[in-house]
Amino acid sequence: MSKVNLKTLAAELGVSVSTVSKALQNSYEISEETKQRVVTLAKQRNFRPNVYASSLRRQQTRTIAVIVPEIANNFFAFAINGIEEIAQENDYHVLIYLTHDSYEKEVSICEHLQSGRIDGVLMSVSTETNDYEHIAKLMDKGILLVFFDRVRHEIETAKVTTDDFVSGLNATEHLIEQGAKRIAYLSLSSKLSIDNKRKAGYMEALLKHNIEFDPNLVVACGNQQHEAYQRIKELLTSPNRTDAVFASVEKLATETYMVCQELGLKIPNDLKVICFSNTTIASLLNPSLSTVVQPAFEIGKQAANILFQHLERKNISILNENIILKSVLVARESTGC
Amino acid sequence: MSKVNLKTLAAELGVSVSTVSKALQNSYEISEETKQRVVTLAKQRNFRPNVYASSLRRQQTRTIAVIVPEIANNFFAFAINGIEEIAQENDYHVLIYLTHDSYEKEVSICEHLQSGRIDGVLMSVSTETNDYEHIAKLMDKGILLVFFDRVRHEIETAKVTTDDFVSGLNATEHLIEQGAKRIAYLSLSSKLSIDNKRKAGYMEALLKHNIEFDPNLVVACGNQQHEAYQRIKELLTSPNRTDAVFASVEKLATETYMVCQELGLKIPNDLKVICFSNTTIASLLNPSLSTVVQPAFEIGKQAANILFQHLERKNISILNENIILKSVLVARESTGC
DNA sequence: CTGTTAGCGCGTTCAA
DNA sequence: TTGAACGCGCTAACAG
Repeated sequence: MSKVNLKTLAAELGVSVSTVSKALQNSYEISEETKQRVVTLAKQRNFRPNVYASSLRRQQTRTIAVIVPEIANNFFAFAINGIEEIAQENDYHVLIYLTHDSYEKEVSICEHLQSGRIDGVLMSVSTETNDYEHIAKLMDKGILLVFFDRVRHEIETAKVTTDDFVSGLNATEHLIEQGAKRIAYLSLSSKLSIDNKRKAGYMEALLKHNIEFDPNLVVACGNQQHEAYQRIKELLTSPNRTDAVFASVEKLATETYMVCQELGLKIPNDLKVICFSNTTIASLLNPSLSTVVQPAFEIGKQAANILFQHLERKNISILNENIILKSVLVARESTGC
Repeated sequence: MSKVNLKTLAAELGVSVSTVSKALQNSYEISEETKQRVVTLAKQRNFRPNVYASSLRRQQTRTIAVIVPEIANNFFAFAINGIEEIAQENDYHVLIYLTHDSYEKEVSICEHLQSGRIDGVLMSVSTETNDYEHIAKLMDKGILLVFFDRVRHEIETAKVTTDDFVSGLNATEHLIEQGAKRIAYLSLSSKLSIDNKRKAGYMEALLKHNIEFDPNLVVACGNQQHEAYQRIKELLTSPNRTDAVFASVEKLATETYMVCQELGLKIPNDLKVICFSNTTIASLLNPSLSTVVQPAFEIGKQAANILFQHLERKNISILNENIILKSVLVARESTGC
């Protein structure tokens, strides 16, 4: 554990520090012979250049930060997976920060990141976040930023998201293709923008396939669990019963599943079900349940790619990409991811 | 985006660089008045000391690395959650690296980490990893290491794991408490050490409650899905039927669930089921399924705590803790975490 | 081809 | 109470 650096190597070899440095970078200025000697000794001493020293000198860290609300959530876990993969390919390092949806934490993290630790940030904002001065400050320091999933449109930079409208359309068409005629839409809250977009997709699909829209089939399930259960039960016991259900979030699919158990309905024979989900586990556990999964892995990869691309040629760094990906339909055999 | 550092601040205030540095560290050597002036300007200019420069100087990075096989897996996601939380509390930064269970990647990552980037590592080894020279090299460089979950016993350092034996015992007792008399154990592979430990716990529970052990109730399910399904079906259709099932891994619980569907058996009325799982989602989706969940969050926190504790007082750094945590039983109402 | 020199930005002596 | 000077370890411009 005796310390080894350019200086000690140079001393041991009887050459100058800069010769060692250049040799290790395989500079054309150095003779093959000395290169050999240097490289051999370096390997023997298990030498690695100190990255902090070289970062300081080169003014770039090859490190990025990922800021997400949480990680114990399949979506962000997969996104990070994608980010890390691209980072390794590009020889970048990834710092991870969780906000737990707290505005204070988000601010505090951004403060910390102004210390020259990183070259860029990939960020999914906390739902609590209303103002964005902390983000502006980051960018002021010349740190590149790419938003993914939960973005702030007020900030002009690259964004990678998914298309809830198209996803809602696809999900509904999937049910239609399986022969469904009376498709219900289980809504969580008409205040939620994603919910509305998904519903719009649902309605578009009905229109496209000449199925009359029946407002009674849109069920507002509210926030309380018992309420959702009740509403769904009412839906499934009403005289002119529905033959398929599109749950706007996974929780509502679970409730549907439980109602079916009580009523003795079999999925998918008696009722087809599809739901949005940020995990592929739902459909794995319950093979009869189709799910629409956000392409989290892909989102992470794309976001990271944009960032690294700009980092490598810093001059052209007007990040104005706005990528909207499609969700993926997962049925029984799919492996997801 | 004009650059701001000690030098520019000093110039603007008409004092020396070292005065600014000391003032910002609230040194007793500096008069209150100058401190005021310095701090005010620093805030105004939104100054943060460059961490790479100060790390270089102070010879510590306040950064750790977390190396895990994957992240799109609830266990590691929760563990990282715990680690990140403790890191934030201690004002440390967390770099994340995924091996995807590849030995080469693990080695390559460890190589990278010898460059003075970090003070310590939290690691869950890849299953492919057989030799551990790369890990030894890391430690040679004075980097502290704590293993969690997937450890290498050959290496003498702190380890945080869960107790599969006790967990298996608890799971079985849970079934017994619910009135089960003939409990089957679904085994994945008798070569798997965790499987064997869980089975040992199962047998211990039977012994403890004076239930005779019936070897016919231990079902080797093999690796192929169809095989598992078949074996479970045989089990559940045999004349002297079992009234409860302990699945050693989640996949086998899913298969059991499907067999029940085919046979028209209701869980938990006709059959009680408990399984090991690294996610709480299983039990959420299927409320009738009890699960034994590794306390991933807690494991992460404990591992991080040990590491930081040693990092703060580097002299006493003989990491010889060996913490074995218990798994947690999750029934319907529990929220997990 | 090799060495000398000058920083990157900061913290820490030691003098003044 | 302040400032000048040095060095953490490395890279890069410039001499030789």
